[in-house]
Amino acid sequence: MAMSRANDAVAAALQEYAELFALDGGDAFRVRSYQRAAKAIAGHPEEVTPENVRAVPGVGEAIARKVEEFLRRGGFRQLDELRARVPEGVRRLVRVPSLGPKTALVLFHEYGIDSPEALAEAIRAGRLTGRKGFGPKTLANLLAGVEHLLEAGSQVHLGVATGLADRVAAALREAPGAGRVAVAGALRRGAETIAEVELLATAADPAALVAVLRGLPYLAEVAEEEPGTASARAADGPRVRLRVVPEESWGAALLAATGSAAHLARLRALAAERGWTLTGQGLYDGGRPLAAATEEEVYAALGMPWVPPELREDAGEVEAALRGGLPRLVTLEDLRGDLHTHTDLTDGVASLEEMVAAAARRGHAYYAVTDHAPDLVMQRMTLEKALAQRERLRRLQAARPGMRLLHGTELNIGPDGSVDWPAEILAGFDVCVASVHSHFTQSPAEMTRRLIAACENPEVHVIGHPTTRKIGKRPPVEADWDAVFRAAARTGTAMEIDSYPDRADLPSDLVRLARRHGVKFAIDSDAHAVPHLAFQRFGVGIARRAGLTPDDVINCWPPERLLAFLRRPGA
DNA sequence: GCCGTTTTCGGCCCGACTGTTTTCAGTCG
Repeated sequence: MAMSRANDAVAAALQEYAELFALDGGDAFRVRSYQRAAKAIAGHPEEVTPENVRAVPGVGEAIARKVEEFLRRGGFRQLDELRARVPEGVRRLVRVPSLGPKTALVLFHEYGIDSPEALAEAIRAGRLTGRKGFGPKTLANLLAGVEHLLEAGSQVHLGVATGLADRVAAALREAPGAGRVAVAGALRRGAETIAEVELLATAADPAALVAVLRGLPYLAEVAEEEPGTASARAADGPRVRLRVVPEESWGAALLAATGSAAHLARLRALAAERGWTLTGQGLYDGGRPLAAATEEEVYAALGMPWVPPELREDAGEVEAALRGGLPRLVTLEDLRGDLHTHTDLTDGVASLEEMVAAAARRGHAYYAVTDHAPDLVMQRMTLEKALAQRERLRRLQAARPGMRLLHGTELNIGPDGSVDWPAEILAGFDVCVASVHSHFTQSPAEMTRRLIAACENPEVHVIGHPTTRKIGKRPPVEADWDAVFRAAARTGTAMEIDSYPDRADLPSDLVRLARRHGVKFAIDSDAHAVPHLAFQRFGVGIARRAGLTPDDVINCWPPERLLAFLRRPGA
């Protein structure tokens, strides 16, 4: 499913406005209004227009007018005014964990601190020591938070990088004389965080492509380093690099631009054993070219089949390829369903009916609705609401014989590993996902016991987003993952690969570890809106990086096998 | 700023945790 770009841009502008409004001391309820509208527009399945935006829930007259102006000229007056009043670095301050708008306001207005860097300097220089509200522990936490933030640098998650790459690639394809355009680098390898979006192209006139980059409003510092090679910086983060190469060496160039450095080093060593050299131009025996036009030819000349980009990390894939033992990696088409999704009964933005219809359009054989459970109090879930939803789902099932609808829930794993409802209630759900949503800072020993206890609960089928990390916002929880995965394998509890791009959880290195323990996986969207159902592509990328096959993934299985795994064979 | 089975004003998702406070403000999910 294609993302509707206008919606994403409008939502980003409203979200920025909400943040700036809060940082300018604006009323908290109005801040929430802008945030709610941004979330609703981002999750709205239709492309927003001046005519239909007023119908989006949470959008009233005032926001509709702002959206209208934004669609006309890419901005609105009130946003321009706030941008002029609140420096960009102050907005970055609230990315520091535990630092919210109120604190940022004090830091900026009373101390002139206008960036995370300036905050670190002020703390180190003792300028905040003794200030009411800033005790020694608070200062130490803030300093650690800033350092964590700056370490992450301009890395962005897959969702942001993919959106940026798609937009730039589409623009390049429109250029006169453009030939091929492909995404390479870490993004092609499916990495969960991206520092640089690398694009490769062929063109009759390389300068025309560089000119396209210069014309894109969301790229800055466009520099042509040599003819046909350019780099730029995207407005909100990563660098963009474009390389225009000759058609005849496309394969060698794509291989070189995709990496990883370690994988390429292995290939070069293999070439060297034969007295050959491998470069971005081709594979050569002295001056004689052996292969260059396609990646397949280059790999074949080195004695192996084409290696999927997600495996190119020098983690054993070269040896496996040489002996013909590459795994049959899971693909998006192998997925037969989704086992973790939300609706507007809790924090989703689409109704049950809309989500089910969208799932059917994706061709799923089964689809689970797993709204939040009561212990996450702000969601205001009750057993009565869950049972009423189950009845609605059963009625929808009658009209959709081609897709099995599963009524599930996303439980909360409490500090001691217990979950929201007793066993007799849980037994009424077709699928129970259990996730950590609180108490993130337990000791590793406590967190390990907690996750193992959840695995040992016979009603729990899947551990949702196991590390609970949020890329760029919250570090993963600390646990003895070997012990957790042993428990998961022993109890037949699947680990989730949550595909939501800022989660990407489990990350691929932990998937690899879990698989060695014999754990099975669920690749879920964790969708909170119709467009989010497409996030599963990111989870598939993580699974492929870990070498997973369809047999490792419970939602690749036929319905009967899945239901047996869920211990609901009669469902 | 949005919204209406409280319907054009007066509410707005609720409670725990943290570090600081000596009774609470800010942040988070």
